Amino acid sequence: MNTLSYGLLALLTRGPRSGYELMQQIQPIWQAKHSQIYPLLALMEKRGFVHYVPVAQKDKPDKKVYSITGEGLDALREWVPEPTGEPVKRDEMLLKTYCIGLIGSDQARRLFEDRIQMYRGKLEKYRRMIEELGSETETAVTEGHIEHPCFGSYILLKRAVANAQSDLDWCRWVLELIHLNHIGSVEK
Amino acid sequence: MNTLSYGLLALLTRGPRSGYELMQQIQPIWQAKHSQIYPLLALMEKRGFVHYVPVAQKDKPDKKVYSITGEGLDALREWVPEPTGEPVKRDEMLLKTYCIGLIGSDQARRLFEDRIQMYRGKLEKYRRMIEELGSETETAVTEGHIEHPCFGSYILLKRAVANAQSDLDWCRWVLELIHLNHIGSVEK
DNA sequence: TTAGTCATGTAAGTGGTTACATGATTAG
DNA sequence: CTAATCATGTAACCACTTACATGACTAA
Repeated sequence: MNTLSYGLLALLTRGPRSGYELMQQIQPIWQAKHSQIYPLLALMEKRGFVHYVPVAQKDKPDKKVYSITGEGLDALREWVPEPTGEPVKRDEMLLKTYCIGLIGSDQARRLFEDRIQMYRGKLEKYRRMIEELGSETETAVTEGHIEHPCFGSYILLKRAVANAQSDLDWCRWVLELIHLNHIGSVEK
Repeated sequence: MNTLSYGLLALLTRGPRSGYELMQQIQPIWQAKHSQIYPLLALMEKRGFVHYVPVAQKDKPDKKVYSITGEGLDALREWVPEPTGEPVKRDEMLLKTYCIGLIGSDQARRLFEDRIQMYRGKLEKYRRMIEELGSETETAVTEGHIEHPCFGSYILLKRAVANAQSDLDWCRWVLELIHLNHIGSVEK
């Protein structure tokens, strides 16, 4: 049982889902491909943490709809309060930033402009997702209704927005510095 | 040549370093253990991107001091302007947050308080590192001197501080929500 | 005397990505 | 007619972690 397994169990606490749906819904929280998820689900089923019912579909391939079992819920409840591992972040951009002086300021500008575009796209996506949760959810959560089924989703989205915004602001600040440098070198 | 290799090359643009020093200095930018770095350095040496001189030490084990070669610098200059891969973040805390309703509010509080402590520690560390760079560096960088040897380090530290601060603020906000919930349930 | 730092390496195992494989339906 | 979505799976590979291994010096 690795971290991803607990992530899948966490999603299943909201109701039954197919492997395909789990694969899509885990993405914003934990990046994983279907090739990692399908074998894991099979393993978890063998160990009794989840079970599935095959569902035949017309016009679409058949699917397996998974649910969390009592055992699975117990395991999840035990795991959540345990000491949390340090977050792991890997971003090529940090390495490139470290040696940004190696390339011309025009190329450097492109690099950061591309990043800004990426963060803008993410921010829009998150804002759409918050809208989808509805304003009733928003007021319920900000009043402290932890038991609301969307509590987790909402506060995670808030965090994602704050992170993207802070990284975007940083990119803009670096662009300003590059601009200052360019002006300085022209004046010479 | 994977991403970590370019990270090591990036560090070596600042001057020669031993494998051990590289291992320590890459940590804030890219997490990697010595067991991954030493074989990589050997491979990069075989391919001509770096070379080393063995340095004998008294009172300490001997070491290999690596430098970047012309070939290595060329490879790095080619890599930096290339399209940048999406950042990967994996944080157990997000999964736990998603199903925070499963545990009691006292346990939930502990989880977030521990995190706040972690971020506080990180922030202090980053602030010490910025201090070490010196206030002359700070003014030089904020005036846009990209060519300054500490430019990359400084702007990366600024980003790390902003990230930690935004995550810390989020944790505090979640604690407030948990507190609101607790008060609400007591009044009932 | 125990733990920590410096310093390098290998071996085994886990976690994660890419590619291979199939196949029907739908939208541009 | 091409690409995307739905849906599941396996195989090979790469990236990363943990554990094994050694050894001298230093500070609590």
